[in-house]
Amino acid sequence: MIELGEVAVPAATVARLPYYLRALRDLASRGVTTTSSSELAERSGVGSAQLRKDLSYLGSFGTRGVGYDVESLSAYISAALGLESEHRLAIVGIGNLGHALANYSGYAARGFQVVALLDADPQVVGTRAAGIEVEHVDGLEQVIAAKKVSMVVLATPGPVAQEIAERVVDSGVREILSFAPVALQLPDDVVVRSVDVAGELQILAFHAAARAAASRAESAEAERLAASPNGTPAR
Amino acid sequence: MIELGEVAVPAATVARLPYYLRALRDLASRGVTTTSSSELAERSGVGSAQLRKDLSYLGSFGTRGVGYDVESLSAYISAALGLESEHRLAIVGIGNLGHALANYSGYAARGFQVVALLDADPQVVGTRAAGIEVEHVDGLEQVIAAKKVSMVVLATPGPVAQEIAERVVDSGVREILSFAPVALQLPDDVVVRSVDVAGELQILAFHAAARAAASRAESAEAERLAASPNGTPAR
DNA sequence: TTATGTGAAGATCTTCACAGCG
DNA sequence: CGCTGTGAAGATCTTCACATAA
Repeated sequence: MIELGEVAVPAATVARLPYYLRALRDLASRGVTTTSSSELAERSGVGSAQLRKDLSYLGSFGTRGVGYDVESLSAYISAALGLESEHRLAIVGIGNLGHALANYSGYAARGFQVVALLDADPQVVGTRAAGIEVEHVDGLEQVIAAKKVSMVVLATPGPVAQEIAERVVDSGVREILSFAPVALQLPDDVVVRSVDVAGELQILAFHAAARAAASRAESAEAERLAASPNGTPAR
Repeated sequence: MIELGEVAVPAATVARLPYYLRALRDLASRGVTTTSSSELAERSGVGSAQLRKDLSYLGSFGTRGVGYDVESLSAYISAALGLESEHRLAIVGIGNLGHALANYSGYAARGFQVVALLDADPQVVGTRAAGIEVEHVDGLEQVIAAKKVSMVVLATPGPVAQEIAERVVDSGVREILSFAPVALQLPDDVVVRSVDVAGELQILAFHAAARAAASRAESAEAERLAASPNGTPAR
């Protein structure tokens, strides 16, 4: 539950708002001006009751019997997500991933701007990516202050992530997106979102294993039935 | 709830197993042989009761009064996650992100192997990344069959992701990791994990906005109190 | 009549607190 | 005595189903 002004929004709802926004922008770009909870839900990959319930935490935006105005709902969700303010990002760790993140064009979709790149490797410091010169991570605190960085993206190796994160937090940043494969230990008021590619693959592997186990069980069952045709009669 | 053999494991538990495994491997690499639920939980970023409950879905691995053997618990979780089987990945979309994913070394940590790279851009087809030649996505079905691909990583632009995903599924793949910013519409038996960097940043932005609203409210409150010192007495 | 907005029911997940075992 | 394993309580999230409003 996250308090936003007067209202409290469930964390699960907040996590879905980006989906809705994405679907709305997509509809808008196709010239669609009105949509329904079921259409928008389908395009967002959730149920329609879920969508309506989620929106109800933010207010009341639709017209009964009609649906939602794409433009105004989109604007409202953008505002709720705080995309009207400018968010200034620094990316720390300009390896393969950091480089890709620097060049990622998805930020541009309003609200986010990459203003600094930092790395510890002298070979990388001084090179440019996405038009920005990479600075040495030793100057992290100064860079955060000078460039008014408000969010940090961590793309460092695991072992140094904790130390960098602490310095980031000491510099006043309270929102961190981490790609490092470690659980960062930080004060409670710091919000950390963590993306773990290896972990996602492992979750898929679990499902694959479950599927394999299920199909083994099924063929064993089929064999059992074939061996004793009077086992459990089909219903 | 996901059935694995005889037991059912909650989806939320499955999503945390990678954290535990990561923490266990980290402990093992430091030569630690025994750990406790509280130590392991802290290193995984969860509560100790949560950790014990999660493990209880898989079986009983600890020794009361002592703790867990790092090596054997690690082996068991690896097995549960299906990391003993080889998982053969194809990455589709070799732009910035796809390139970084191809060079990512985190797979190596056993179980995953990148066996194919595909792209639609003739400029990219034929180049090499991570020692693998990029093939044209037109041959997707043949590549999946020939290289026995069992999982696909989608790093294509949004608009083509749905079409590629359908072809992937038609080729028999049932596990997909998508970085494309769209909700894929696929049969229920296909497992899709989706990573959305822009969405994660938006969630952070929401928290930043909530923080800003809270501090505005607080200073308004302070002002109110200063104006009428006999408002609500402090407790 | 149609599609939203929402109490209430149901499902799932987390935390507690302690029994049980080494 | 210490730490695991787990029922049960509590919190959160999702789904249902319908009153409500255009």
